[in-house]
Amino acid sequence: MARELPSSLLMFIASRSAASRIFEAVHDAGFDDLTIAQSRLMMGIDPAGTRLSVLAERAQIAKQTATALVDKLERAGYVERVPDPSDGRATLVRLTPRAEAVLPVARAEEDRIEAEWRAHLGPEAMDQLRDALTALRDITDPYQ
Amino acid sequence: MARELPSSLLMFIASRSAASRIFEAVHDAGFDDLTIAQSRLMMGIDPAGTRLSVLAERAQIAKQTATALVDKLERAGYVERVPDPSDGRATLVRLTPRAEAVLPVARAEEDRIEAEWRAHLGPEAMDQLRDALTALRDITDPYQ
DNA sequence: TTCCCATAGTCCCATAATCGAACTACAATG
DNA sequence: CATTGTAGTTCGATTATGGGACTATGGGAA
Repeated sequence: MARELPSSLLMFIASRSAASRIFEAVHDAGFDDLTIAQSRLMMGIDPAGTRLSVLAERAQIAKQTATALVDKLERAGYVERVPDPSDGRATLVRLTPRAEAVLPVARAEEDRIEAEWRAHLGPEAMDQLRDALTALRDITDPYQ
Repeated sequence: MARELPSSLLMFIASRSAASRIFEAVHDAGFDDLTIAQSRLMMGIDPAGTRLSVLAERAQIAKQTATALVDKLERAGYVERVPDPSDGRATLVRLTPRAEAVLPVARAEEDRIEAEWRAHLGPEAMDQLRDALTALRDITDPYQ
């Protein structure tokens, strides 16, 4: 009698599968110098630009790690650093057009995955799944 | 009007939260030389022992990575390598008593998390969540 | 003002995880 | 017994990660 897998592990399996697919789609679209960690960090950047420390907090990584990732993203042309006019110590990290070009590719694959899951589970179950996951965020997302 | 977060990202958030808590519980119980990657690999070991290549496949990592992780686990006393009697090339990786001692700690924290989620969502929604996640495994788990 | 302390970001350094490529030992097949 | 395949390891490189210490700027209190 096998112990059932914890829900969190089931989530890990599904989310890793999705992340791999999105990564591959982005890679195949010619953005082959992006890594998953870099992409995750980029996803936290607001249109108007976001401070590095906020980015680190959102991705739940240390500031030094965020610095290293932004360094690589900047060298590869996906982001730029601009001084924050409201605080001389801070820098805003902003997406470049190259990064903007990645977004539709990633979103298209996300949508494809979401549609496949919906087809497999049925619309009601998929809606319930989304609702439950969104509600869980209240108690699992330290950032908000 | 913000774009809704993809289901896979919501799963990532929740599963990372759970992994961190389990890691912390195990750490606080005195097993402070275990890492998350090592723990994940260990979870794939059958009671009778499992071949390294099977372990790698289950964890979806390369054989060399599994070798490195097993090296560390072995040095820390969590696993042992024994020759596979049915194949002279193969080695079986087996849990030691030290590793067996970790399991109840990890499971207790898993159960605690599961209970909190159930309390937050309500029993029916939690059951539906588990069912949906289990069904998704059909199309997201390449191993099984 | 001036001084003290907090904050933003960086640098240095060590470690973990990861994998491509090449290798050794054993197995299986004819 | 020769060939071909598989299990595991070693080597070398890259990425991600964080602890600790540092610089520069901001902000509040005396």
